[in-house]
Amino acid sequence: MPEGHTLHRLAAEYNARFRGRPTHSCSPQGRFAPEATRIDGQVLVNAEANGKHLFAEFGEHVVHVHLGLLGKVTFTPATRSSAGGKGLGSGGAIRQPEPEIDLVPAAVGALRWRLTTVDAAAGNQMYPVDAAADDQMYRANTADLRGPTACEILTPGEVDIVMGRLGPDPLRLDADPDIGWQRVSKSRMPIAALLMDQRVAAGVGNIYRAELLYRHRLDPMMEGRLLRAAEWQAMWGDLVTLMRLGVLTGRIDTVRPEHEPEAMGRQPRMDRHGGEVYVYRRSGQPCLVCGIPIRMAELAGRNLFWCPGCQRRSRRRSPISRQ
DNA sequence: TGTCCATGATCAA
DNA sequence: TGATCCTGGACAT
Repeated sequence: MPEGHTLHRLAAEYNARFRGRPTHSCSPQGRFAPEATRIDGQVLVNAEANGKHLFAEFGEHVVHVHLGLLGKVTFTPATRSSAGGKGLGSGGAIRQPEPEIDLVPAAVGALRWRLTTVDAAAGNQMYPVDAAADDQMYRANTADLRGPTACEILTPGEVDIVMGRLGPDPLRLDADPDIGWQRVSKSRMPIAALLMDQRVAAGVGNIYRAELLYRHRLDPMMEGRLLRAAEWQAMWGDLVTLMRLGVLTGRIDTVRPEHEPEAMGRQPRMDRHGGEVYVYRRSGQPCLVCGIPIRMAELAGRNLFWCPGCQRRSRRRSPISRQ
């Protein structure tokens, strides 16, 4: 799942559920245990994303998370009344609840970092409840992180180093696309390889890369230096639009309105990642537009998908791939 | 039950 | 460029 839009959604989720509140940190798996202890009980000041990186600030300590290919965060909200048994938890006859125990799901699997907060909601301004109710309300939030490439505590200086390695992020207002262009316009590498370089456009991954090239009818193997400035500007604007949509919906949809199932009278094509796309993971299937089979090839260790019919815009192909 | 694969990135050679 | 790390779902046996 993790391209940039996923991380920006995660930052928003962490903020919505934890920001400004004391939290409990632990590492049931153990691999983050010493660090989790250091931030246990601290207030989440803010969470933000840059590219595929998430930074969660707890005072002096910043938790840096990179999901890699496999990482995942699961959020579990729970609400329970000590007398009513709402939401998760056993409820019923329990008059003096142990919210930490049954509002939080069991720690299953390789759980690197668990962040929780459990509040008695009565008197908590963030969760006003009916003052007439004589039973106590408890609200819990749990965020479970599994399988990240990185989960570590950084100092503010170390955060700057990580941030400094990243190019402009289309999802950030402070992004300067010209920084990416400087790198692209000087490179002989195929544009498809450049788009995966986080110094060119932070947050772009294999799906956005393939789909962006398709939408701009670009031969993936064209050298970056042969791209025109106006083309880069158009691609950047498109990335901003597509990735913002991804943040809103939580999936990657790249098919233009005129090629959507209703417009073309075709069946929706929902695969594992849930979005409607032109080429990603569609090798061998006919292109939605020209009907030519989508192709797949390995480029720098990753699968690249493209339509040889539609993606002909090329001034010259990179010698790396001329076959 | 075992094998393969994946929206990523780093390191050594 | 290849090896490696991380986890879980799909698929084969």
